[in-house]
Amino acid sequence: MRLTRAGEYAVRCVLYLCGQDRGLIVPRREVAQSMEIPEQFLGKIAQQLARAGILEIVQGAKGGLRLVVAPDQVTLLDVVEAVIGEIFLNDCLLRSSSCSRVNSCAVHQVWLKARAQLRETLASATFAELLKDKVCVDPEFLAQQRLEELR
Amino acid sequence: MRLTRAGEYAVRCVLYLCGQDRGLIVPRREVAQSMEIPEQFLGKIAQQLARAGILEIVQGAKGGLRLVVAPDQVTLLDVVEAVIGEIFLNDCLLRSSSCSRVNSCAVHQVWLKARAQLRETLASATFAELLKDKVCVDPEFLAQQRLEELR
DNA sequence: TTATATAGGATTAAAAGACTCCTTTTTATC
DNA sequence: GATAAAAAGGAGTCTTTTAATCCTATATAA
Repeated sequence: MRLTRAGEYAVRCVLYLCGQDRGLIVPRREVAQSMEIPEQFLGKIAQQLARAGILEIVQGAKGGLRLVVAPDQVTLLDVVEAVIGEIFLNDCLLRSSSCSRVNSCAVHQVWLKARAQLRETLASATFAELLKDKVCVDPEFLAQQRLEELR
Repeated sequence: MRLTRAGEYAVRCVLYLCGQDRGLIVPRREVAQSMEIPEQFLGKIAQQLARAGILEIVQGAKGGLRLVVAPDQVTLLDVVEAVIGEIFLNDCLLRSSSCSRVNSCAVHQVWLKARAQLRETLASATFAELLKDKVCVDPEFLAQQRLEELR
């Protein structure tokens, strides 16, 4: 498992939506610009998050993205797996055909354990918790960061 | 982090060497054939394992691979990181430049924890322990497996 | 000296990742 | 109903990584 750009962007997107008023439709462009996500790419990512039931996409004028789950009900695992698929650390566990060894092999047990631990850690991090640390989404802070980058 | 083929092969290679008599030089071809690793590719992988001080490569006739560490002193983490580099779950932690957010961000904390846990789990799995489960390296078992594949 | 082995640089093919483009469709508002 | 704003979604592109392989050079036991 490796957090791709898409996964990282998905986390940023949900983080931003969680920081807005509940049920508010936020234009895709706003999310993209605030969180430094390529806008078109966000379109694709949002679709995956929508399919996973995390947010809703509103089409047409005044459209945008709207969170449909409560911040304390979405976890990092939900968001990450929505875009990169179920987490596996190696092919062996995903496709047993890639390895002729039986699944009871001791090495597999270690990977199995590592994978379970990783997923558990991500599952225990809800966005409500993450948001307590304002630094990730605070508009002023983000604006400041962008200014600094221009120098 | 994602266990690549090279990483998987490295584990198989060390597993095999650990199953042989201590200090024995094993021809590369033998390791490759027994553990189903493309031989040339194993050459490259062995070089990385040698650089990491896990095994030694003996050149010339009667050359081959020789384990230089005791099976209870090598861990899955050692072998895996020898070929795929230090484990990181995301770019953010590896190159802070890929993310303008400060490292104290709550999301980073979660990834940091997940990464530490993963490395710890892999570090606690020594090859001596893994070898107790003979099924991974037992020559008869492996031969049996290969026969079954031909059908 | 010869046969057996690995070294190591170059190269390649396939897959994954990271996006962008562009035409169509949807929808609020005038 | 027309218009403009906004997302849908399929296709396409460029880059990087992965997974090897080839081939010439070098090392070494017998």
